[in-house]
Amino acid sequence: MQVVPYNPEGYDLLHKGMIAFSEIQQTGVRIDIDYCHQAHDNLTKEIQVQEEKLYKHKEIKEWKKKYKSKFNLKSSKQMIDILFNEFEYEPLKFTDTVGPNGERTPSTDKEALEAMGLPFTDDLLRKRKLEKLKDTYISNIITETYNGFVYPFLNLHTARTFRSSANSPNVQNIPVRDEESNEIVRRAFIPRDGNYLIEADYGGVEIKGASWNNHDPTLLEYLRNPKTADMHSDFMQLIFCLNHYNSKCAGEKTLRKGTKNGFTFPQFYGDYYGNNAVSLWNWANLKGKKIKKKDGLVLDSGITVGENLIKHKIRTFDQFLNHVKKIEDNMWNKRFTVYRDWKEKTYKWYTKHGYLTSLSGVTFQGIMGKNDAVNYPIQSVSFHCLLWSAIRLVELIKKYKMKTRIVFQIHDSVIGDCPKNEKKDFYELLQQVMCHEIKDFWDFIITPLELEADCSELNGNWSKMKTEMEYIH
DNA sequence: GGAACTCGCCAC
DNA sequence: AAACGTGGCGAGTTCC
Repeated sequence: MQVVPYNPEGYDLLHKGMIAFSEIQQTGVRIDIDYCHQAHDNLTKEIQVQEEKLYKHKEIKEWKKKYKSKFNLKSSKQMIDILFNEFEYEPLKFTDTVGPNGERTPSTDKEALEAMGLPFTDDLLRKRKLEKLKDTYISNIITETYNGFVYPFLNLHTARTFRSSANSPNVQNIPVRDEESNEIVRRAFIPRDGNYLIEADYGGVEIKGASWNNHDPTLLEYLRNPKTADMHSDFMQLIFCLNHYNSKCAGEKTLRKGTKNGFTFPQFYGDYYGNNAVSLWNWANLKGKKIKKKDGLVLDSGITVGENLIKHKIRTFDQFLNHVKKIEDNMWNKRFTVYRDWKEKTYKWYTKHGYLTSLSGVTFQGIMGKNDAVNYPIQSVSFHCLLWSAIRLVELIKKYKMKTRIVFQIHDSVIGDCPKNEKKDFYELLQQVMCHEIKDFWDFIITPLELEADCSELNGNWSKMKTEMEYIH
């Protein structure tokens, strides 16, 4: 029998967390149910139109002929047969499943179909998107709505990391990045009469959680000096061979974001240069065998990314791959060596003892790979900042007899339903709890914490949020 | 007709 | 040598 340490702090946090989440669930989130029915109808009609459009393509005609009554647009199995056997298109991507003799199944996901770029695949992707919005989101929200409210479960006993999960409905995966999807689904979530919806986020808390674990001096330097140091623009300059960063140049700002999402964060999650190079190469529009001068965004200097890379003797994908490999090497073996050593040390400790603990006092058991072992403690403590804050907010809202209610949370943010006349008080409470009290409670928090509050219009909805408050302490 | 699986896709 | 962490959920497929 494996004996792991019992830590009352971790127990207490999860225990109080479950009670707070239970109260939050019983509070419920208001839903604009009339809007939902209307959106449902609109989507149904649009899907119908899209389907008719789809049936005009030769691929579908062939598909119907072959499968007759078994024809099913949603069967990836049938689609693979039609596209890659009947029409002999080249499979560009494969799923992870490998057969007993090493056979691989062609992928028909968004990325694969986008790469094919046929009129048929484009129309199909549009239909898939609309169906996702209708079936996964709007329909489910309608099913879960009772007297104008949903009561999502917020669970603390399902994730291996002691993060939370949500269901019925899952309020933690509502579209945000894609503008059209955001507007269609988030529009359904509304405040109570006379209220605002306010979403308060911890900024960059996961990378901060990493620094509290590994105490890497380079990383701490970045996080303690957000005004003067910027990790993402530094890596952007390395990747795209620049020696400056101008945040006012649209192209360079986009490159910074692309580097953050395509290199730096994946690296922190345990990814490697091979994947990074492919995603950056495609993302930056450098497709083709050789980079051309006109490729890519326009830089502050007036030339393109493509021209600049050529100047630095990067013309082919292989050269770019090697370049990204060098930056990875530089990242871990020059810049973040203490972080690198912490990863090794943590995994070794796990292989010896069979478990790990987080700064917040929970214990991870079970089979873990190296990436798991170094990610769990980071993910965990980052979410636990939000958890601690949510517990405290619920407690203080009660104590101060406020009318504001916490209605759900999404890993690093809490969503409040706040009366007009309590907005100022609520912002102050958020600052007090999320940036001050928590630092007094947990002395392992050795970087500033950043808080951003986005607010809806009065009697507005979740799709139109404006940043109203930013606070660092 | 349900369980267990795969695939696809949304969030952090 | 190998190579991205955590979830929920809809739909299809296969098996029992």
